[in-house]
Amino acid sequence: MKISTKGRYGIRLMLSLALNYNNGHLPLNVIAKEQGISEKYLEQIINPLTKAGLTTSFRGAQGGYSLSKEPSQITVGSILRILEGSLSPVDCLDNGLCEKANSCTSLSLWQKIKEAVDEVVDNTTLEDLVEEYHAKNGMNFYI
Amino acid sequence: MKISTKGRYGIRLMLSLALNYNNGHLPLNVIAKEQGISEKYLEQIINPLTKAGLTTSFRGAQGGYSLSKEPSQITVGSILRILEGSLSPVDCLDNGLCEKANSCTSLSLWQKIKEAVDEVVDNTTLEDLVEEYHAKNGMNFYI
DNA sequence: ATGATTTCTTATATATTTGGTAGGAATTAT
DNA sequence: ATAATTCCTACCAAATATATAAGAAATCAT
Repeated sequence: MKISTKGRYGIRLMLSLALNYNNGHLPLNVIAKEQGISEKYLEQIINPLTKAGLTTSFRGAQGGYSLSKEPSQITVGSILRILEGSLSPVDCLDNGLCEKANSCTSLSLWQKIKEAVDEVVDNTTLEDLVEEYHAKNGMNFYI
Repeated sequence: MKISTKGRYGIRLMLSLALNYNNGHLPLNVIAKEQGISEKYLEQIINPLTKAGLTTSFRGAQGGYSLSKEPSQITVGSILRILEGSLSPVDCLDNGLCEKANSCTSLSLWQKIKEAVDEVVDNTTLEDLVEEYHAKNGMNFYI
């Protein structure tokens, strides 16, 4: 039941872009240095986010990445599902229920866990994290 | 964010013991056969549950296992935490917060996820699963 | 044009975790 | 005694997690 580094780094990465939302785009090496994560690893993480349309990339010199929507329009859930796969605790909730579903006793338990997690991640946006960031770190510039 | 087979099999195993709660103890080979799980693997799963005091073992011929408390007194959370380790999505919530905790923006997100999961698993008991079992499978004997 | 910068693509490497299997010792009922 | 059962320890293969790396493609600044 752990979130992997991809999910965790991905959230931090997206928070960086959210904090920078009004300043154009940001290259990965800046974020990598600031967060102490390998730039190459960050590339792998942001790639699927770009493909999914959450971020926009600008290639070449002076390129970088930016959010493709307002922070308030990007939920933590959409980020985590791209990076972690489904957040449900068992596969059967995703792959369509198995043939024993109507007699399966634990099914509703897994379903409740899934709903509880979904409720949190689908109702937390990057804007919420930005507010949290400022509450904890003051209004200072990010970078 | 997946529950492993140990957690899933463990829940099913404990449900079997709960369904059998008024009939004394049950040997693993019976449960293994019924659920199509290797008896040797079930041994590894029930062992920590016994050490944690959730189940009682009876060695030797005609031995077996039984719940050591009423099904209503055993939560799904207590079972899963023994078999899966902590259910929190990140390690820092268990190992004591790290030195960056007071500036960490994602911390409260992880905490909310943890609380949401805890809320479900700590308020679901084996008795609830027994009721669910009977609702789905009728009042027929279990074994 | 050229060089510097940056993303994009693909391949590779290592460590850890998962999901078991297996052998035999210890214990107990019959 | 014997059979049944838990208990303990070791082992193993496959998958997953966590990266590192090389170089191609694109773009900007000069």
